[in-house]
This record gives sequence, C-alpha cells and structure tokens, in this order.
Amino acid sequence: MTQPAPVHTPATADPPYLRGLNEAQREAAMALDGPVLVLAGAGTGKTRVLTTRLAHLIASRKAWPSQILSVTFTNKAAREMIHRTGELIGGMVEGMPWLGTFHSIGAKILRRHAELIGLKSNFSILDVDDQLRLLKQVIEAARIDDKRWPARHLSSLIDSWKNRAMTPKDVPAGESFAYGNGKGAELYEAYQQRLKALNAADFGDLLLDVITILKTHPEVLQEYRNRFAYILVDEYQDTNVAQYLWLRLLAGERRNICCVGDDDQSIYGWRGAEVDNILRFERDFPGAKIIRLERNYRSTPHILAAASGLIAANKSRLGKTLWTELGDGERVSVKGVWDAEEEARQIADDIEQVARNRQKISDIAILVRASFQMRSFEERFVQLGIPYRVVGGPRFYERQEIRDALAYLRVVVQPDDDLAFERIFNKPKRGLGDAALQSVHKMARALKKPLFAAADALIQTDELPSRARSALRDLVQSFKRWRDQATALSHIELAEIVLDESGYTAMWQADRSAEAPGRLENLKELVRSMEEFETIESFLEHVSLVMEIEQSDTTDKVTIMTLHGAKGLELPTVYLPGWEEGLFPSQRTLDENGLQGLEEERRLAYVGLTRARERAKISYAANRRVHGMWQSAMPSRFIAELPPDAIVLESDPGLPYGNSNLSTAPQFDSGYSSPGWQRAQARRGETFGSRPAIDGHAELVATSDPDAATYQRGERVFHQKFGYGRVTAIDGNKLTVSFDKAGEKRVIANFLARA
DNA sequence: TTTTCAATACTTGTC
DNA sequence: GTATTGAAAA
Repeated sequence: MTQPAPVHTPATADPPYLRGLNEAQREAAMALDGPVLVLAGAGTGKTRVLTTRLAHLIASRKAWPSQILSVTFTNKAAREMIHRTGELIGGMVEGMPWLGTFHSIGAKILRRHAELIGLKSNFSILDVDDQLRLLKQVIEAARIDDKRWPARHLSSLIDSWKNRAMTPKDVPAGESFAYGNGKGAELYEAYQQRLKALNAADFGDLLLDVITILKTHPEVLQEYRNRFAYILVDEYQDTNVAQYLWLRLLAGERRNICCVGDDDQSIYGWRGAEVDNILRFERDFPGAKIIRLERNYRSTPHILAAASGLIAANKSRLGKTLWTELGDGERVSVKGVWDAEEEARQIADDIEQVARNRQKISDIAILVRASFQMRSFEERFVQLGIPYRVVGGPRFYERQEIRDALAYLRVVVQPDDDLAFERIFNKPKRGLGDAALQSVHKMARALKKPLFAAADALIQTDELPSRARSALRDLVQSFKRWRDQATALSHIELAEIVLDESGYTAMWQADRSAEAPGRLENLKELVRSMEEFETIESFLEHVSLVMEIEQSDTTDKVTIMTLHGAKGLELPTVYLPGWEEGLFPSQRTLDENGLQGLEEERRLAYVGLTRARERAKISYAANRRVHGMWQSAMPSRFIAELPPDAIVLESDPGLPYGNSNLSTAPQFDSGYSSPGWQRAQARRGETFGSRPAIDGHAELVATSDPDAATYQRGERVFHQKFGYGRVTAIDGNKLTVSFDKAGEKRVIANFLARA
C-alpha cells in the first residue's frame, strides 16, 4: 500500500511517523482514548493507520508496548503489523507480547489459567483432523449412526456454537435437534469432556474457554483489564460473537478500544463473522468516535466507480464514498466468452502478450470464486509455459505427510497424546489393523491410562496375535528409545532419526506415485523449518497456531487465487473470470442465505474489483460444466449493476452483452427466486469444441415448457455443446445421449432441444 | 489386513 | 468429471 506525496503537509513539530498521513488517517491514528471505529475503505491506508497508532501510543508514552493488545485474524497480518510498526519507531517492537491473532493471544491467556477450566498449561491444540477423529469416537460411543449423522455435520455445529460463545448448556433445544435427534448439545458436552480428558483444546476453545474464565473469575478479568490499557482490532467486520464478547470483556470500563474494519469487505459470514458487530459499534460503545477513511490511494477512478456502483446495491452497510486523485486510467473491461476453456485461452493470450513486452507478469492475478475454476487456467498456462503460482491450496502443515510426521514428534514429546498415537499407529503399515487398535483401546479403558501406556502394558500380555504383538513392541520400544535420545540430541537430529527409524521416510521412498517426491521434499522442508526454534515443544506450539510456512518465491509468476484469499492484496492487473449467475453469485449461497447471502457475494465482488490498481478485467462464460454436465449460464447480475460509464463491453460475437447496450441485461428481482440462468440458451449450428458462429441465431428454451422436458428413447436431439445425437436412456431429467460427434454423454434435459 | 470398487459430494477456509 | 471416502472382496 504505497502512497504518493501527502496533500496536507505536516507541521514541523510532528514526529516523523506522522508524516504523510492525510487528515482522516491522522485523526484515526491520534484519537487514542475512548472507543474509536475506523471505517477504512479498500486501499485507504488501513494498515498505515494501525501501525502509526501503535507507534504513537508508544512514542507518546501513553502505554508500554506490553500494555497494548492488538489483535488480527491472520498471522500474515500480525507479521506485517510488527514489521511496519518496527519501521516506524525504529525496530523497538521486540517487546510487543500482545500483538497477534485472536487465537494465539487466546492460547497465551489460556495457558496461564488453564487449571481454572480443567486443563494443564501444556494442553495441546487440536487441528481439524484430530477434532474430527475425536468427534467420531464420541459419536460412536453414543451409538449414533454416523451415516445418517455425519461427524462433519456435528463438527460444524459445534464450531458455530463456539463462534457464538455458547457452551453446551447454552445450546437452544431447537438447535440441538440439528443433530442426532436432539442429541446435539449432549454430544457437544461429551466432546468437551473428552477434550479435557485428553488435555486438549480446539481452536474455538482458545476463545471460549478464555471467555468462561474471564466471566467466572473477576480477579483474572481485572488483571487483564488493568494490563491492557489500549486495545486495537484489525478487520473488525470479520469478528464473530465470541471474539466480540472477548473484546468487550477486556475493554472494560476504560473502553480504550479502536476497531478498524470495512463493512463492505465482510466476506466471512459463512465462517461465523457477524457484520452486525461493526454495524452496531456506536450502540455498543456510546460516544464512540467514527472515522471514515475514504481517500483511496490504490485504484483508478474507473475501477473505484465500478466497485462503488456495485456495492451501492447493498442495503445493509454504513456507507462510504471512496475517492481518488489518480488519473482516469482504463475502464473496467467486461467480456463474454463461449466457455471456460475459451476464457482461459484469452486470458492466457493476454498474459503472454505482457510477457512478450518484457513486463512483469507477477503484477497479474486471476481471482476466482471457487477453486475448481483454477483448473482451466492451470492447464492453459502449462500448455503455453506461463509460470504461475496457486495461492491457497492445502496449507503446509495441513498436508498429510506433515501431519503424520508431526504426530510422531507429538508422541515422542507427549506420550499421552492419544490422537497423535492413533494417527501413526499403523503408518507406515506395520500389520497393526483395526483389531489391534481396539485391543489397545480396551486396555486403556481398563487401566484408565493413555493409549501409549496401554500399548506398553498390552505387549506384556498374550492378548495380541504374535505378529501384531511384536510389531507393537517394536513401535513402543522405538518411542522409548527416541525419548531417551531426545535429551542428548538437537531437536533437528531427533526429528531426522524419528522419521528415518520409524520407516516413515522409507514408506514414501517406496511409493511410486507422482506425489511421493513432493512429499519427501516437504518432509525435508519441515525438518529445515525446525531450525528457527529452540525446542521441539516451541516448534509444535508454533505449528498448531501458524498453519503456514514462510516461503520466499520471488520469481516472476502469475498468481491464481480465490477471491477470499485475495483480501488485503493489491495488484496492477486483476482478472475476474466466471461472473455468471449460479457461480458468482453462487447459487448455493443464494439458496441457503437468501438476500444476506447475495449481499455477501456482492461484497466479494467488491473486494475483487478493489484489488486492482490499474486494470480490472471481468469475464463470463456462456457455457460451463457443472458437476460434469454442461450447462449454459447467464452473465452475473453484478455485471448489470456496474455503472455503464466505468466499463467497456467487449464480448465475443453472439453472446449476451456483446454490444454496449446494457438494456438487454436480464432483470433479477431483489431476491433469488427467478434466476435467469435457469433458462437454457439453445443455439443451432454448433458442434463440439467449435467457436461460436458469428451469425448464430440465439433461441431461448424455457425450462417450464412441458414439451421440452419429455423426451423419448431413440429421439433425435440437439445440444449446444455436443451437437446432434440420439437419446439412449432416460433417468428423470438426466438423459444419456449418444452424440454423433462427441460420443455418449449424460446431460440435463433442459439443455437439449428437439432436432 | 489390504486392496479394490462403488457411492458420494462438489464454494469460500483463518486458527 | 473427479477426488475422496467407506465398505465388501481377495
């Protein structure tokens, strides 16, 4: 977020860190006392304000660094804040112990008071995988059919309860019925007990348990209220109810709380974020100062106009008007293409052109709504040899091989970690199957001891078949040996020995699949990354709270990522493909969350547009394959909402919006009940894979037409993608058609026409 | 116990 | 269309 020279020249007496701030930014950075809400539009220098505020608090001696609580959502944001504050006040931020993510700070507080909630201070933090396995055990113990009631479902329910700061007692009976015929709350309770027994907490607990402690132990609450003289919150629009309560408790009477956010960029409602938190800030903190940052330093006026015009269609927002002093620049281009492959082809051609002009292609990002859209781009880039990077795949520490390796280390360090032990029990395969694991469990229950101790006891008996017994004995003895060595060796050497002697590395070396070499590489990277840590314990703590690994890839590559992943970024050129009804806005969101969902999708579109500094290029495909079947699509309603003056239409011939006449735009009602994309567009004279005919006659076939829905076997039909064919089988509205050119395909009846 | 086949789902994703 | 997951067969 770079800024040009300031308009308001600073007074000479100003400390250097205030230089270059505009009036609103300066006000936001300097209003230190009392509640403050900074509404920071996209590209208005939000991080600048936050860091300046921190610097100002410290430099003016209002508070010591250790008295300021600064919370962010991501580690990346936390890192950036530390780094940039350091630049402002000259590297004196070593002692900012309370700057971090909600979860890392929650973990820190919880470790100090763990015993108040039935944990030990060395509790382990479960990842999503462990959580799910534990839930499965709880569900099984309650004799609930996990086919009818999947563990995933319960997991997301518990998440949503924790997001709303509900303990098992607080779950309303109605919601409890969402799982296992009213057993929801009961299972939640059982799960919490299992967690405590395992001395473990999940991510939700890092917040919820702290809230419980603060509520039930006034002296602890007072301690933290005294400690935190000032509170700073980043991305306030993304906070959930639990985080909100947590902040309110800590802010206390002093109310020195400053929240920075943008209601128009709230895109995580599905994850429990409450836009309402930001919308009602004034009511929660009467007398709060509201400061709007509206001067945008990032995008050209056309891009801003497009984004502002779009977001104006939302009803629930506080309202901001972004402006800029930059010169006009290019209009936002809107382009219709035949299908996703064509879309990828054209964008790739564009990018190739940029590369040929020896311009950086790392200035370009492709932002998609859903990750399946990435494939067509990757395929095309591979074909053309355009270097690219996909951001937001599975995170490093979430990869299977990394989790396995970590599980080994966890069992070495923490013999009581049952979940980790179970994970590596038969990995690599050592002939210990389900039967053997059940025996260990039985023993553990009998002895009331963790699995590892039970396994140790079990090999003294004749319970197991001799093969399994010796395999288990080997495993147990290996762990004992590694624990003995742990003191003598560095943690890096230890990790190498564990991975080696357990046969885990060998397992992947023997694997002939395509991913195996990559996995081995990742394991090496894991060991390398341990160097930064003093002990294996501190490394493991880092791993559970920081799901990423620093990577410095400076080569010139195009970025492909999801719109969600793009928040906070900015780039000169941004491609926004897939603006089609059903995909963006996503039909599922519309179905599940109605108008609210639509508004969130619109905010997502707003976020996408406002990432662009100089060029934004929207495109939509007239045809797309959804769940393996071809469907035609209508351009997104968001396209019709863009101000005509800010955009330029350049669709391929024969497609909607092909000329600069927006009156052909489909009309949607404010809700989602009549999506025009249900209408199929049948085009004649096309064959599979061909480009659209210039003079093709478009013809609409309504799905409601009863005639169109009933086909007979053997009937000749036409499909816009596959051409002519004959119906060979009928299954409801899904037909199997043997096409003359494209072969046999399963298609939806609505997209066929009689030939 | 392991392999193979069929059923299933399939937006977004921090910590 | 495809990746993942779970249950039957080898």
